[in-house]
Amino acid sequence: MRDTPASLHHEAANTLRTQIFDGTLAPSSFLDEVALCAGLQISRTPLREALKVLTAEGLLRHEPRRGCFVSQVTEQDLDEIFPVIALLEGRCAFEAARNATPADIAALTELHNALQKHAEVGRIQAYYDTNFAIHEAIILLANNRWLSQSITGLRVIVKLARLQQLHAPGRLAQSLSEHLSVFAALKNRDCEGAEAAMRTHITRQREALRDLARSQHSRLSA
Amino acid sequence: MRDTPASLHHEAANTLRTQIFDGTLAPSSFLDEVALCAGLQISRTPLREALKVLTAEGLLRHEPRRGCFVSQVTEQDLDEIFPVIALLEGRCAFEAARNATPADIAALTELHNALQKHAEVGRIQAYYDTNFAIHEAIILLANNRWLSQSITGLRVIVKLARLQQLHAPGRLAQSLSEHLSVFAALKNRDCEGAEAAMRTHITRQREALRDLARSQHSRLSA
DNA sequence: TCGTTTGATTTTTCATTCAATCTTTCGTTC
DNA sequence: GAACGAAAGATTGAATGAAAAATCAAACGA
Repeated sequence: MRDTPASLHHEAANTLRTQIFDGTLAPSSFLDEVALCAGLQISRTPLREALKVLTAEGLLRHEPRRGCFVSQVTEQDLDEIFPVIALLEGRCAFEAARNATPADIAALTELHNALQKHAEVGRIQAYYDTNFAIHEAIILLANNRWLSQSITGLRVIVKLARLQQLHAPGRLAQSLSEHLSVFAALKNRDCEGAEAAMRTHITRQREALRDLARSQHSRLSA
Repeated sequence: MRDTPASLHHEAANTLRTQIFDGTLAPSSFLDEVALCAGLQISRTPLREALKVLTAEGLLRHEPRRGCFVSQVTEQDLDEIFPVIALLEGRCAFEAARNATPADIAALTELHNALQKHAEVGRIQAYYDTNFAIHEAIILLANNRWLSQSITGLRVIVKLARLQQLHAPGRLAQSLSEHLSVFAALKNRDCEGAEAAMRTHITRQREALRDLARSQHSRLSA
């Protein structure tokens, strides 16, 4: 919607981010600068600037005089990241329970109704999207730019693992139940309760994710 | 200690970071690319790459077709950042209390003895350095790369405000007392206690800092 | 047959050049 | 005298060209 076209390195960074997330650029794969330039129809200068930005974000790993590689996220990384996200988003839930206006709660109610419907029908992608929207809304309600930024930075890394933990059987119903707990506490202005429930929710997310990884691993080695 | 000289953009980023922290490049000041190139004896290409990195780190603000400016940190930013740091470093203290080996505790004891001595003699800079070392040690003991990284990212912004809250009268003694509380809990393997004490410590840091800013403000307007 | 070394190719890295846009200043007009 | 507009200067953004470094392959020696 902006009349001024974004700079090329910004544009390139966005495109590469998308390609990393959708798997076009697989983890640990090498990034050939000239090839990418040809693909994006730009010169090497803005591309290299985009590469530096993505490296600073943690999506890429840069080896001097070697080039850039897509970061690969290990199970241990996830084990370390999720407790931090739980801590931070728990804090968001705490603050959200204090800050939410009746209008905010009304909007959240809508989202949770939609979430419940998606869970009943089994629409996984729709559930995933609404789930994301709820987390975003609660983070926004915390009204803390740096809290939000820290979470976003970590979630980017998790996204890199591009794992669909909601595909785990039975996870949808459990996730929904957890979300409703958070929201119930939030509505009651129970700050500590909302915080604790959110932490539980995210910890369970990690557990579901780990189970999924384990089952995939055993399937691969079978 | 590396035989391979780091790339120019990396070198430039480090130099600029130092210049930002020591005030050579004041907050909200404009960065003239060609002037910096002349100062660093490099071309504009690696300099611009360094600028992108620093922008991604949050130290610089980039306005399209205008250039880069040094970020300025407001009191509200600090009000938002410190609770997050308290949360994260609190978690570090929790984990440190679980993970610390006797050798780790011995090393920490040395550091705290030094801290106490510095406080008694009133060596502010030495106190500051040791204080920093203790925080670093506890963060390291938490043994969580992402937790550490999140804290570092936020502390960089705080450092940008380059405020010496320890110069506040009486703060030294109070800070020492808080540190000893954290360490006492840590030695007793009291995870929750260590976490709570660390949170208190950092919250008090923010309060001391705010008092200092307030007194400086009133002195300026007097 | 395996290890080492050397040379060629590929690729990153940096400097220079070109283009587009913003700001500032000077002139004109109301 | 003030305000609007245009032109010139300055500065960011992008592209291309040149150089340094690393990888890969092949050939030589053990």
